[in-house]
Amino acid sequence: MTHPLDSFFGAMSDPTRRAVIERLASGPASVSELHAPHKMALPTFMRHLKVLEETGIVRSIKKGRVRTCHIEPEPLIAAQGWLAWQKEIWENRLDSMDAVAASLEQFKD
Amino acid sequence: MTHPLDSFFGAMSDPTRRAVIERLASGPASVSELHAPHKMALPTFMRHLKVLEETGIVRSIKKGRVRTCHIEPEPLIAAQGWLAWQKEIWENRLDSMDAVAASLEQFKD
DNA sequence: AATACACTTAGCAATATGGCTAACTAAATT
DNA sequence: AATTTAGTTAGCCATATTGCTAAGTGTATT
Repeated sequence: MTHPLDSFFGAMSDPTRRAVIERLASGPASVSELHAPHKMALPTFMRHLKVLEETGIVRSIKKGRVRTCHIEPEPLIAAQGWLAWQKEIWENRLDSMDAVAASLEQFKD
Repeated sequence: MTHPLDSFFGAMSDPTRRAVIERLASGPASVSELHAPHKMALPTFMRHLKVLEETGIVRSIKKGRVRTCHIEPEPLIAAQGWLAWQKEIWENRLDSMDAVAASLEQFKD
């Protein structure tokens, strides 16, 4: 997984990790707070967090014994950009197909 | 992987599969055409295609011995929607933090 | 000083993923 | 009818992923 999009999409393919992002979108939180809604063991959950950090979607600072996590929006924006790009190419093609179809209308009958 | 976004993001986390999508965005293609730029063995490549089909991002029709593949945009749009949603929540929060900061300005000194 | 809290590290097990080759089916082409 | 082409099926192997438990580290709290 060399390309940034590889790891970003990989990270977002897990529901636990998406839930963490959804939670962090509305503000920073500690590891325990993030873990609370999830049934899995803490070490398991921590590995999900680690994936998010390695991908650069989440950053964290430890103060005393509490690690506080927050979102880093750049990777998310990059992924959005890629999807938008695909959509654009694909829409342009469909539009031009419509245009061709329309230009052929004049030859009807 | 139950949620549609799980499989969508999972599918897009592989560079080969993203390349296929990029190719298909500009128009339908046969399995051989799609396979050509990739160094891997055909059966391996076919499994990538299968992942894309199972996720609903790609559909295909077989005519004679040729299978032609095309994009199904819905899953892509759904994913874009999710990302846009996250971004919106996150931006609203930052805006309101700005607002709070601004409203505190009057108490300066 | 002792205990509780908030992570953290190490290591195991099961399943998923991504690559391969070999062999097969069915549709064109010659 | 024989051969080539396009895709398919089956099965093997290595690594990655996702869950667990047990035990350890460092920081508050009592």
